[in-house]
Amino acid sequence: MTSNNIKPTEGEMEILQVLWQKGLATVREVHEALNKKDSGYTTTLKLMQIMHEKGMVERDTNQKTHIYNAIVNRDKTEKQLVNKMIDNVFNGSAARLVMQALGNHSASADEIDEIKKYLDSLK
Amino acid sequence: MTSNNIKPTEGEMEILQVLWQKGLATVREVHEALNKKDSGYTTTLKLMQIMHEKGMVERDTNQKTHIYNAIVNRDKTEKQLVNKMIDNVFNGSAARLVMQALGNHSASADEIDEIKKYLDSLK
DNA sequence: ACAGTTGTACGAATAATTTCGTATTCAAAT
DNA sequence: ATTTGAATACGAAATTATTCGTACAACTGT
Repeated sequence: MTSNNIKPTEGEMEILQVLWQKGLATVREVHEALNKKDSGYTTTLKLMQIMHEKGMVERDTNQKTHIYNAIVNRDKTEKQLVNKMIDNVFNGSAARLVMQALGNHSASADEIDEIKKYLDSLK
Repeated sequence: MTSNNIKPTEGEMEILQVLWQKGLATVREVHEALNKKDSGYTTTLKLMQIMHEKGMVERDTNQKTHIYNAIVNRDKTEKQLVNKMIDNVFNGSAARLVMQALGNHSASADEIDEIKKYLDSLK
């Protein structure tokens, strides 16, 4: 186990997602991307400040309007969350998670092919 | 969207998992299955009582020692959680989730074969 | 019968997360 | 220069989740 154990809260995940997608973003941009009608701007701001304290994001404060950037690695975080779900929800079976994911969202034929190709590459 | 929106907390999920696996169980059985060294018996009890209030579990109180049973549907709950993760973390792509799940050590060769079989059955 | 053990009930403490209110700063436009 | 608007900082309230302490009821074995 590598020493680094990140556990973004749900709100933090939402923000990270926007940051991962946009690359760089201001608080307002993030807030608007989330367009939550149930919480105000300063809530998003505060969350992002906390994330900064925790070292999940960095920010450029040269301008008045700070510009944020995710530090935590997307792939690593995704893996962590998926593994946790496999443990927590699927009794350790990755296969069960996969089937649940596919049975559901009716993946397209293309997606299925892509996945098969990927499976072959794993062997 | 069906009216029913269940959102088990993390602790609740752990308990549900035991119940789904065992079918019926007492608080003590659940508590021991979880073997948490960091929290006591009454914590598990309380959680299960709350779950009962919320209608996630039912219980037979004819004996002194109550016997619990999950009411919430396993498959449905799993689907919900997976869908949420696909939306929340993988920008709507089930394939990305699947690959992230498999890219890990977690999947054995047997599991991979099983999944391939499953994929074929989807076509 | 009664001491010891095991169980439930449940209020309340603690912890974690989210939300907001308000002060203050900075910049732009009148 | 002064007002106005948009931004940050940050304490503190509100909400949610977890944990525990303790009272009391019921069963067990002697």
